[in-house]
Amino acid sequence: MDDLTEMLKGTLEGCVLEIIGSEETYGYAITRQLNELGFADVVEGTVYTILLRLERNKLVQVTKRPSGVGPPRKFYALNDAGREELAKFWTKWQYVSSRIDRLKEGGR
Amino acid sequence: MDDLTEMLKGTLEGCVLEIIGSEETYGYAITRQLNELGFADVVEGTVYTILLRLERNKLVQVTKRPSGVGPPRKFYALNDAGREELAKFWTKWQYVSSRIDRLKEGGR
DNA sequence: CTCCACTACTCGGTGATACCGTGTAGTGGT
DNA sequence: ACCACTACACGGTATCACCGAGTAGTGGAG
Repeated sequence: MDDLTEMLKGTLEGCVLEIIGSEETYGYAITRQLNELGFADVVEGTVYTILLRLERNKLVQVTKRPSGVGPPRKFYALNDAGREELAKFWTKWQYVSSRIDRLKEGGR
Repeated sequence: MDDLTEMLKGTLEGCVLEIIGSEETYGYAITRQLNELGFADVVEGTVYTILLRLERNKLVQVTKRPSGVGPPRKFYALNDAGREELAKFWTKWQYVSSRIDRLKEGGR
């Protein structure tokens, strides 16, 4: 699959929110999960910029913990504002994707 | 529905391609179609920038015709490269949207 | 006849986002 | 001693949708 970056704009952050929401986790692991999910070209730098943004926007709670196999990890969990943002994301996604699918099916 | 602009990045251009592909049409009418389709906040300036980009990237054939009710219209039709680009867009859309839906359903 | 509404396109500048490359650091294997 | 893997940070870039203001053409209300 060729370049998906433009299409992921505005959705990748929501995907990261969803991953964090289902389990407290950290940047390196989130990158691996996204890769396995099919977003093969998403790279660490991208995920970290999203995580720093989430932190700056106070949507997550951060806990630093030692790792044992490398440098300490920054674990992220959603707070109330984060859960609200995640819900809004899925609402928007539902809205947009249904309308694009309708356009695709020639429903006009 | 609140602001969808970030989520439309990378997809709005594809939507415009689809609309042009199904019928030779012009910017002002495309804007109206998008609005009726549910993308209520998409505004003329945005559509015109997309159309100029499509023209610059040689994905469309342009024909100017008088209108009778206003200034002349620039009608757009897909050429071969445009049809190819449209097909690629739908392939990407299928790929990305299916994976995001899977993430949403907790399929991980 | 003048003003306004609607139609129709252009263009320079802005903000948000994902990406790229590089750097820093900790652990463990060869 | 070197390399691989893990783990995070950060400055700069490209792309995209949006904003705002401007330019024009037609027709209707006052």
